[in-house]
Amino acid sequence: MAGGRVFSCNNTNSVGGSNNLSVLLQSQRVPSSSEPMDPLFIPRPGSSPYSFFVSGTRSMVSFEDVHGGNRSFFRSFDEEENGDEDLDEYFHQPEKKRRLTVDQVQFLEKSFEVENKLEPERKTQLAKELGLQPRQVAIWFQNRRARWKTKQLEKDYDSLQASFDTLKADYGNLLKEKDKLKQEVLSFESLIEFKPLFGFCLILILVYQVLQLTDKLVMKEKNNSELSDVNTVCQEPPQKPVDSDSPHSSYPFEPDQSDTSQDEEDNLSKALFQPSSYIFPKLEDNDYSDPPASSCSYGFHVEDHAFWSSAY
DNA sequence: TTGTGTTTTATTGCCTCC
DNA sequence: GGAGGCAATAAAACACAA
Repeated sequence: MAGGRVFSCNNTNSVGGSNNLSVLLQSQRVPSSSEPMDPLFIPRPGSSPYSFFVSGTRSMVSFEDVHGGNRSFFRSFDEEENGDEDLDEYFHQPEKKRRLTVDQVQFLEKSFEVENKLEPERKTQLAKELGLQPRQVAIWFQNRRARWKTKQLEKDYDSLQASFDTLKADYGNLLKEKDKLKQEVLSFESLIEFKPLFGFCLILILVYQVLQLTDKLVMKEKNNSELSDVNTVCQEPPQKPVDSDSPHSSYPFEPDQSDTSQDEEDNLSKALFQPSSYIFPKLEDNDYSDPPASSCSYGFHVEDHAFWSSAY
């Protein structure tokens, strides 16, 4: 014990103690061997006011056999021997701490469950009921609060540890999900990088198609102009063949009624007026000098435009 | 029996509140 | 300034393995 030695008496069944001294001097701070001894029963200033608790013929006894047995909280001071030898032995005995009995501890525990703080009245009442000094009750509650706090800290720590583990697991899962999403983004990005190439190929195909169609168109125009030249040279229109039943009535100036040529023309005109055909319309030389007749002419002559519109 | 670790009782010093 | 609470600590009491 810090600051001095404590002498105390042993009672009937104290754990390692003798039974020859039952004066109820629960604990008393006494001076060290180098200090002069205080007068008997006069507590030192600053020491517990309950260090000596002797009231009349009845003194407090609270240090019965911890493991059970016949206990009584109160013993008569007069019942015990109290000779000078005993007192002398008492003051030279080393300190003997006494544990509270099971009953006392249970009682205190129940009281602690109700309220873990002690009001003075309650403390006195408990001390009376248990046969303890009020100071002992106060110390017991104080130590009990300290134990409760320690347990509470352990519980809080366990709870925080569990929360930490949960959060850690969640964090790991989120990291995995993030990596997965990142991979998806990368694959999409590679797809996007491929898109211009795809568009370029598409353009090539369209250009090829447009060139084919415009070639056919130029050929057609050429044929038409040659025919008109022939007509101006030969004033008379050519006569129709007599045999109109002939399957191949080769009337050279009549428009070709064959399905294939007409279909080709239709397809050609349609294709050229489709948006994809606006990309590279084939222009004649003078088209580069003359501005388009309208914004919708797409580089064709107006008559050409009319032609294609009628063809539609 | 003994050494060692844990629990319990008690003290001390400091702080806060009234 | 006194009462009471709390943290730190001492030390007895106790439990238990070797």
